[in-house]
Amino acid sequence: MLAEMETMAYVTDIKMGGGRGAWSGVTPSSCPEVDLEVIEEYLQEHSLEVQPAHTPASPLATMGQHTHSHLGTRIIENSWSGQHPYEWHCDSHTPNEEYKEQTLPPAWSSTHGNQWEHVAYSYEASAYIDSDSQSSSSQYQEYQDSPSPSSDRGDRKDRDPLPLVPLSGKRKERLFQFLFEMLQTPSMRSCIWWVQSASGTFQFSSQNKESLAQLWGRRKGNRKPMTYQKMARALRNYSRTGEIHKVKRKLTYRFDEKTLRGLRGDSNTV
DNA sequence: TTAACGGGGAGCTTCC
DNA sequence: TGGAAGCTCCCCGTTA
Repeated sequence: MLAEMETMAYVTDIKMGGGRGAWSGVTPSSCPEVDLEVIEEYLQEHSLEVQPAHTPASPLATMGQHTHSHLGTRIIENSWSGQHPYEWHCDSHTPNEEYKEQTLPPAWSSTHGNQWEHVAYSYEASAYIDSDSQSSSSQYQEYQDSPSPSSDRGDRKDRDPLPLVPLSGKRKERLFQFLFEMLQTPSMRSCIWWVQSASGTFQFSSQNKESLAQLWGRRKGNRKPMTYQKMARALRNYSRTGEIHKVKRKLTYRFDEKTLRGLRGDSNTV
């Protein structure tokens, strides 16, 4: 385990290092290309390791067991319906120290079977992500009309019962779930980042979007390598279903409010 | 000129 | 086993 942590620390290091330091004010798209092979290898390795442990009869309890803290390294075991368990390490190399301060309350919204049986990190103060992704408040004012960001963070009592996808049983991970997961992963912020997390607006890196697409394709086990073009095609399909909308800005999309709520697992605040 | 966007449509895989 | 869902893949036109 320690070796794996070191490995991931290394992964994080090679992507976040290089003297860039913190993300403050730096557009992640200007980052060098990430080595997704390393990440993918790590994910696959760890997938084999942890897989049997994930039959979350009691998701909350399970989450409690899978969130560790070790020498300043937080390990979050993640799982998509038990299909893709792995760990994300947010260690001291995390570009934004705020990550280390975040508590990750178990967020499960299992109103409909296993549909949302994954760890949806509920960032109470989700706006913190804005500050590290880039100064969205000043740079992305055009998004201020996005559906009431505060409603997501502040008063969650009026939340919907998550009518998102009333599915039962295990389903394959969906693209928007994958993207959300990547958005919560500090080491992926050279590929994708929040423009305004409160409203669910995110952006792909023009340099690394293909890498992210490849990662998605590999996770799905596609025969041919996934490309951003094809991934964007799938994203456009979400416009019809209303899960993700295109924003009139290059490489920028926005989660639907309900989708975002589901992903963030509002149920933990009931 | 190029990158990104948008959409039609056939096909594939998985789930119900 | 058939239908639906959710992409995947290819293609081509449009837009910035």
